[in-house]
Amino acid sequence: MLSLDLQSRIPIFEQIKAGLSRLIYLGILKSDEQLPTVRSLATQLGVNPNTVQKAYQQLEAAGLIYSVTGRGNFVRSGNSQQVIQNEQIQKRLKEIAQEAKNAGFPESMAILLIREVYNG
Amino acid sequence: MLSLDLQSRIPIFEQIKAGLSRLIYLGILKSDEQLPTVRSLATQLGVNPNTVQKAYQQLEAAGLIYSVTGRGNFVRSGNSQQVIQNEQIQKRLKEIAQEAKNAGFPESMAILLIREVYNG
DNA sequence: TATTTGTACTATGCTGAGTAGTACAATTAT
DNA sequence: ATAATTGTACTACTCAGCATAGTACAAATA
Repeated sequence: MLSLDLQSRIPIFEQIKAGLSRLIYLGILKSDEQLPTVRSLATQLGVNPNTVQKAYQQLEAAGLIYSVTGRGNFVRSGNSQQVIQNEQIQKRLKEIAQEAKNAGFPESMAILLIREVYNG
Repeated sequence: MLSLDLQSRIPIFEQIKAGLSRLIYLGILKSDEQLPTVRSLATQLGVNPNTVQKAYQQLEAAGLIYSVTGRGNFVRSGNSQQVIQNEQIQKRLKEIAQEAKNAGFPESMAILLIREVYNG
């Protein structure tokens, strides 16, 4: 369901967040569909349950999922409108990223540019 | 000359690397032009000289600059060919990033996509 | 000769990430 | 009813990376 890069400098809980966000935005995880339980996903990924919970908490704070004690975590409805548009953006981002890579454009600079645009 | 974001999760020495790389790739720093000395840049940025030296070391390892003990650090020649091409890539990256931001596309996902393309 | 510069160390503190363990309320299954 | 599952909330601990502080030395320059 998800894959992690434990060598990456990106924290595990961030990778989980990004991975689940991606599945939700792509519509692979549908509205009100149940996510893996905290403990099961932790076991599956080989990480600590607290790490998974941290990701789930922040996804809930971001409005992407909702939690019910005793039942589990579920996808919040209302994200499907953006799916098509986001697919286009993903496609174009990948294209330009590939081109940049081929041109020897440094990865660190590409990421820096993204951050600059997003954060003023 | 450079600006830092001390609140960022990106290490200072990485920001220095990216900033100087950018100036070199853009041709603002020309071949064989002298960079600020380790100590002066450290003072100017308000960081420890060791931090600046770390950035310079890695820039030298990357082939972007060269160091001469007792004289200073200088821009290595041979990067000008890529300048024009990289300007185009930067421009397009900024455009698509801005579009993504406006569409509510998460910054974390944009960066993740970049990383995926670069690192398989 | 004195100063500047790059370089190389060691030591220290700090922060965030991740892990380990426990506990409890709500829900579900038996 | 009872037990098991699940989300949640803690505390404590370890670890790695980053950054700082300080010192020292060789090479180049003033």
